[in-house]
Amino acid sequence: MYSVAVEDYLKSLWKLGPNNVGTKQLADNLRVSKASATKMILRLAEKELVDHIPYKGASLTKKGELEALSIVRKHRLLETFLSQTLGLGREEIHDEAEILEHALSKNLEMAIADYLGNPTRDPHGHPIPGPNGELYNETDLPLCDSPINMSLIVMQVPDDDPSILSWLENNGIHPGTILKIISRDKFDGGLNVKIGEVKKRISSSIASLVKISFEVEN
Amino acid sequence: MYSVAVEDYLKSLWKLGPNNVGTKQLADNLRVSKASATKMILRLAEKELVDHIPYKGASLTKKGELEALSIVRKHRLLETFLSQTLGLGREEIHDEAEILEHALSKNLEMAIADYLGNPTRDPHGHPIPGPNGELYNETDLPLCDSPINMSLIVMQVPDDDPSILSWLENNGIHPGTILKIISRDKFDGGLNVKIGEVKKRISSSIASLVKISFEVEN
DNA sequence: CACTTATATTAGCCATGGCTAACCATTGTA
DNA sequence: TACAATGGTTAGCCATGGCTAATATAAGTG
Ligand SMILES: [Mn+2]
Ligand SMILES: [Mn+2]
Ligand SMILES: [Mn+2]
Ligand SMILES: [Mn+2]
Repeated sequence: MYSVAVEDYLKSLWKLGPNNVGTKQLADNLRVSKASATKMILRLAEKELVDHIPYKGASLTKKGELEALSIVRKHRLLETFLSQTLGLGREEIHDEAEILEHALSKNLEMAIADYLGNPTRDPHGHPIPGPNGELYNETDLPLCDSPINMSLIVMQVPDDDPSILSWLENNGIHPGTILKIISRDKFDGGLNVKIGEVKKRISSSIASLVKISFEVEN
Repeated sequence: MYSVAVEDYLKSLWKLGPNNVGTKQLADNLRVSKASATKMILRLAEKELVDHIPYKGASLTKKGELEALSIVRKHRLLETFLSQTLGLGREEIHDEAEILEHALSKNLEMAIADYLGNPTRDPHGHPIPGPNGELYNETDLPLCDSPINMSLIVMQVPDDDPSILSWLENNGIHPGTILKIISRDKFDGGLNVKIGEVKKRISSSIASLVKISFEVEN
């Protein structure tokens, strides 16, 4: 239906939204020049996929949002499939899914969702939108803002930086990991945490990318 | 590496080759105009993927052939994967693979081949080239040219016409089917065959697309 | 050999989606 | 309030890969 470029723009707009997304922000996210982003925004507005207020920004229309969610669903289902079925590591799957998502028919999307038992989270813990764009409310909190001395369960890790993901993996931090914040460094915001009996230090930049919930969820 | 268009042109040139492939033949195969095919042939020659003799035709260079075989391998591995793992029917897989083949990294290709146990035939019985383009010699024969009253084993069915494939499937004809030609119609070349105890009639146009070998291969 | 037909190429148009360079708007700070 | 910095847009270029129409070549026929 839509080109690879259009689909990637919609996905970025969704990720950066829902408010007016600036041209520079969008261009940086897609590693494209500002001029290219402006041109594409005009084309997306033409197709009624975004509303554009010149010098203000662009935001997805309902139509654009549904299209974006469809790509996000494909992306996350593919990541889950690559991880569970083909055994790829959490740090390898994002880049593959970034390409494959544009080649997956609705039919195959359904077949994969079915094969996987309709998962609701991908291997990074990101929620997988439903077949019609349904997305439940996000309640996970950034680890960096979480209270000290409580049992926390890691719910989400970032998906697009293999080096951060490898570091997390090597330190036993992934969705499902249970940990406790021992102390928070007053200067740089770094965290001293305990995973099982092992103590680790997590920098504040990484801690802001990890999301948790409180244990005893069920 | 190469664009979707370039990859599809190389694949068609391989399928129609190995001799000089005419512009019209190529254009028809890809459902583009002759002008588009000419233009692309010139670009492929520029990239040293084909040799082009004006008004004679184009043929793949070694480099082009290896590239084509890589796409054919991806295509056939994907068909096998879609069939075996996701349970898609033999008539659905070709069109999906035609798109996915361009989105499959070398890494994923290897993971899938490994997962499937390095198959040598796809669900249509087509040989799957090796990771470096190795392709064993083809010994299967067209059913239409095969002798009467011998036990034949179906080795290959066509892959790109869902209606023919559905007909074959509904009549129990697919790779592995054992059959015997009872008689050949002198006028239209149609075949009367026996599959188990059941008699069927196969038109000559379909019989020319099905390939067999003689039973007792091992 | 001349002429028709099929095949092939060229010329020139278009949409897409990149780019740089130049210019315009908004905003925060002096 | 002026004006630099930042962000946004426009103009104009390019490659890719389609298209049609016009022209050129090759092959077969009388
Ligand atoms: Mn993508
Ligand atoms: Mn993910
Ligand atoms: Mn293809
Ligand atoms: Mn096949």
